[in-house]
Amino acid sequence: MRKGGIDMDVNLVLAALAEPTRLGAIRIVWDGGEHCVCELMERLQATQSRMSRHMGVLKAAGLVTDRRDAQWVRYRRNPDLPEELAAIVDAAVAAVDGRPRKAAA
Amino acid sequence: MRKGGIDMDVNLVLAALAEPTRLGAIRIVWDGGEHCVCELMERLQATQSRMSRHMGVLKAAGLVTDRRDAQWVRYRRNPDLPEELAAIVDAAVAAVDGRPRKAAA
DNA sequence: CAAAAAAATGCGCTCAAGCGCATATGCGCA
DNA sequence: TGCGCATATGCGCTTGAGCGCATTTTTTTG
Repeated sequence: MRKGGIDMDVNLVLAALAEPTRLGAIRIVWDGGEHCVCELMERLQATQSRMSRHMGVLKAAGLVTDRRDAQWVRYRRNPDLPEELAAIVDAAVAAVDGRPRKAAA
Repeated sequence: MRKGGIDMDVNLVLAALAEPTRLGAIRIVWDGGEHCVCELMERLQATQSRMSRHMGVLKAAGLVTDRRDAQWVRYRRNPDLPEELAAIVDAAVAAVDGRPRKAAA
């Protein structure tokens, strides 16, 4: 029961986050601003097709939206992402991003 | 840099959670109590070897600990799981578990 | 219209995740 | 010691994720 419900979304989100480059993209995009693929490529050291596909996965999971702007496509955090799902992303971002303690120590 | 640091752990955790049966096991185990494989098998409709391996993945990710008790192996939530990682699990569990709204409506 | 920049996509490859089946291992009990 | 229950693991298979490469699509500018 409820095969196409919330469970699916949670799994989609978790699977989307469970890849280093995608999580990196989410970290960048999670500032609320818009970022083109070219920027993400460069900052994450990924090739064009690779980055494009990864963003496709994030979009399919509902985590980001895209907007065409001239020759660029601007990605940004999906503002309509349900709270409970956003909470997962927030926690993941906070975990990797929130504290260099272990390394800094 | 920091290849074996927090990043790795976060990815391990996310990958571990990104599988329905494993997430189901986490939900059960997240009550703090101990649960044998046989119980998890039955409640999650999984075969023995399948469940055993899934628990192995969760253990490798640091999410659970196991304890031998007679012929059983009791799994439970790892109490030493770092806060930031526990927060990810909490968010995931809450997302799937916390509200039957869509289905109940 | 031609050319160039940015992004998406078709194609084929590789590799690992997940599975079932069978077997091994650990443990209690007769 | 031998049997039975609970769990782990070796093995081989299938499937899908992720990748690079080349090509196409979209849009701007000369």
